[in-house]
Amino acid sequence: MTNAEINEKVASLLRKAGQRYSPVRRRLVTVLRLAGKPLTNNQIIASDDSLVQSSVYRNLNVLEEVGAVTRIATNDEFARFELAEHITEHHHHIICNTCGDIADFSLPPNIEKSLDLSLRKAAKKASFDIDNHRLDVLGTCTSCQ
Amino acid sequence: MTNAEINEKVASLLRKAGQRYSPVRRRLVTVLRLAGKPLTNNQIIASDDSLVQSSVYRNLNVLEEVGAVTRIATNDEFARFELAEHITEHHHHIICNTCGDIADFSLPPNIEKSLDLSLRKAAKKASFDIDNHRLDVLGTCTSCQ
DNA sequence: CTCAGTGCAAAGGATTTGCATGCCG
DNA sequence: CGGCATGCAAATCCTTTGCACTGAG
Repeated sequence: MTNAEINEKVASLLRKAGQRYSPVRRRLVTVLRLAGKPLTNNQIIASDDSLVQSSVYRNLNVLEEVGAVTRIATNDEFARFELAEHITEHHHHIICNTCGDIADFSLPPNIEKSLDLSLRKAAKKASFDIDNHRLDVLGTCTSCQ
Repeated sequence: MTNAEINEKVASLLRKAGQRYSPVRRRLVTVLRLAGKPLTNNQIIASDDSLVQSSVYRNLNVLEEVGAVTRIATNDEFARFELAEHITEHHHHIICNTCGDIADFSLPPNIEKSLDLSLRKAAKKASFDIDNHRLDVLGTCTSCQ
């Protein structure tokens, strides 16, 4: 998805929720797009000095509510954020247990498909309404080995 | 694994780390075993009034360090804990986006196997040392539908 | 005696909120 | 003009820590 398409999409999501695509929100989307991986609040602020902590949190929450951004909980103490999957594409995360850093990866389509099928079955058994799934690999990244 | 086997296993893990299997730690293991799903600190305390908040946190951390308990980060604000997989068995979670509650489920062995293989490949490509993986289904539980 | 384990109260730290100001529609 | 958006500072709340006490070995 091109830069312009992403902005269009986000703007549309915000509009539908009666929210503006304000300057801070634009900056957040830009930072997340350029990063290409989930970022913590601090990493976001470090990427763009004009951003203020409370505004970042506030606007990430707004973007999350309208479905433009996804919050990721890792086992370290910080929440991380990335652009939602319908803006980027379905993918998974490799998480470093030592430094908490995250990289993206994808699964071969056939594996993803059979996995998805099994998950549907499991959810059905639990009479659970399924939205999505997430699959993370936990380990140690190159620089922490 | 039977009750006695679990206690034996946990005791051994603690012993190896030079720690005792103290009364509070026994109670924590019992509560987690009976729950059969990940619990928050508050849920744990609610299950056993004799437990004190700070001791619960402190001992869960000890149990996590020796590998008897696993900490699970969800997207709501509370950390959850369950007995480690080598004590129970490899499994996954169905997480309710509304109330944050979690249920356990397992995947058919053949799916799990081919998934595991793909993950190894993906990790190799990222020159990542792989420890484990986690797979969660996100959706809405029966009582929140 | 020693020292890990515990409870209580206070501190820490990521995240949220109140409020006054600025700015788009 | 009206109300959302923003920055700053203060408040929240889960989690951790300091400290004195207890009990097992």
